[in-house]
Amino acid sequence: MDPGEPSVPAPAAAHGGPVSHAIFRLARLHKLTAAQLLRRTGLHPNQELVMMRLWEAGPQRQADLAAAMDADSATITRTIQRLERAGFVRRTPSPTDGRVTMVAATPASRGLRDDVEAVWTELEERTVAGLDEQERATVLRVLDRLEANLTPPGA
Amino acid sequence: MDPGEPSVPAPAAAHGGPVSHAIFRLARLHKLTAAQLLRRTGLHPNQELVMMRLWEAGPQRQADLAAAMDADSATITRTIQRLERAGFVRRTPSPTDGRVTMVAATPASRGLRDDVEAVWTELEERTVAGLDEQERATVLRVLDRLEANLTPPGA
DNA sequence: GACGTATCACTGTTCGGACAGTAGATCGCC
DNA sequence: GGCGATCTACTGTCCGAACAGTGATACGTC
Repeated sequence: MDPGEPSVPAPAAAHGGPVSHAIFRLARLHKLTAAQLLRRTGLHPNQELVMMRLWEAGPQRQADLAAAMDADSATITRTIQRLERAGFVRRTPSPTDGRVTMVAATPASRGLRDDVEAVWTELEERTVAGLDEQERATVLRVLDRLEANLTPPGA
Repeated sequence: MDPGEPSVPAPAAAHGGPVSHAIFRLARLHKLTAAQLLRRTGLHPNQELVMMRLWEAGPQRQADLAAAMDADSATITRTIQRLERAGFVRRTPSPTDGRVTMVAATPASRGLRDDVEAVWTELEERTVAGLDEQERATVLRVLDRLEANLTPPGA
């Protein structure tokens, strides 16, 4: 694959929308890194976010979970199903509201918590490696600014 | 959904890894925005990247496409299949190498080009709206820096 | 109390992405 | 010339994400 090829963004990126391209590439890389780190835990990307939420905030409805992760309810449904199959989560129908099912982390999942947090720590460290405090603040400011720009006015 | 809730990152994001969370959210928003803008073209996110590459660089092998987009060869295979089904792309076996199939944009796809480029222009504008030249440079620097941090040393 | 509306969870479908594994063609080296 | 290593494209499988649509329950209003 052209070993001499520099690991620089393809020239095609230059005119199409440099920031958008950079976001795409960064997003893919970041997700890939997260996936690789998560492998040892047996979780897939974004499953760990659900678990972290459950560990911190306790049992809750899927709708709350979806709102907390700002995710599609369908996505949460299937993620929960997989986590349940894996034994990390338990679902019980709400006694007070026939529509909702409460989701709770299983005791067995508690053993994962340290691993997951270690993964997140490492992911964060890799991401901002070599940046001092001020630079990290800049990074956060930039990302938040872009996010605000793309957030639809309705939300 | 708690209309009074500020559009600020959930508190859960605060300790887990602020930059990583910000990247996740930004990536999702950016992709969602791209998908919405692309709807009028009939393309799905990342299909337009393939088309842009084909329009610019001309017919090429799938392996070249994969390298250019830094994508999995399996992903490219299926993306090309869908683009072919949609009539935007044509595949012809290479006369000189029995392994490769050349991919080319169809004449019919040329009509999309302006639309796609307009979409990318709008996406980029939305993303960096309200930022002056210097700030945009900072954004690019930050994104590139994070990307470099996450790029595996081997690549 | 009945009816219409909203909420909740779910399924179906399509797509991108990653990983693993495969068949065929080409190339290199002996 | 023949044989092994490599390249190319493909399929299978799993996962997250979005959109659309569904049945069941809860709620608010008349």
